[in-house]
Amino acid sequence: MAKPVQRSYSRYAREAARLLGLMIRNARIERDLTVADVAERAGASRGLVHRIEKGAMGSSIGAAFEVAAIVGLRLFEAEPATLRRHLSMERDKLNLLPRSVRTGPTNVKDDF
Amino acid sequence: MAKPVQRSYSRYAREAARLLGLMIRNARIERDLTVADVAERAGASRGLVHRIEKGAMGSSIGAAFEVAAIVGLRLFEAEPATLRRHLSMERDKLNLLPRSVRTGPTNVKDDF
DNA sequence: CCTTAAAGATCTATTTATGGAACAATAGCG
DNA sequence: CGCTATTGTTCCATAAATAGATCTTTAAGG
Repeated sequence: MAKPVQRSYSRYAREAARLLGLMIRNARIERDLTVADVAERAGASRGLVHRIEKGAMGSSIGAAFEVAAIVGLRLFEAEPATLRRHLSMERDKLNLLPRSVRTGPTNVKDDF
Repeated sequence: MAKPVQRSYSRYAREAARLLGLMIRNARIERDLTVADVAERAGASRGLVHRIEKGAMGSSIGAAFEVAAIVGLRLFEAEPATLRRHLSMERDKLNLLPRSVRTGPTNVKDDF
């Protein structure tokens, strides 16, 4: 049922993948790790690590991010603060509406 | 031949994927796009876009980055300068060796 | 309340990525 | 130059992701 996927990627997406691969590779070499080392620690094959470093679009987010973590690469400045900020953006949307909660009476007085 | 993969992911890798999903979702909502909109423009299914926003480790780099591009999210501060810098790190390793080999001017190929 | 749209979830057929092995190519070193 | 380790490539069997359809659940307005 699945139709042949054969995606077409934007230039930007391809460059982002390529850059991620380069950053991983550079970080790996700086730490003096071999592809085989990283593959083993990531529970992945040499081939997969190699493809990730080449910026292959098909490799999985999980594998790529795990490899990045192993070579010590920090993505997205993903500090707790950043994560919190993005999570709170979702909450804010809800908090804008006083939500006269589920079963509660309809005492919505949001006139201001 | 392929053995059951069942990866275990580090906390960091999971958070990075989750954060990427959150950033995509927030960017999409800010642009007033529906999941279906994004899916169509990415040549992907609704389900896939949904999983990417949830931070699923299995989705492909290509799909995730394409979706990110569509919602206007800029990853890795992937400015030309950054890409050039990382590419040059590779070149540096070569530049340590004797030059004079390659005929012609050393035109840095950074057309992207 | 009713209607509609969007999000979210679940299932199956099919496509795709992955592991593993083998091998070639390249780099590093004596 | 040989020798060795690492990288890079190819093939295939299989595990996994994806599309597409359907359905449920929220969310937003009238």
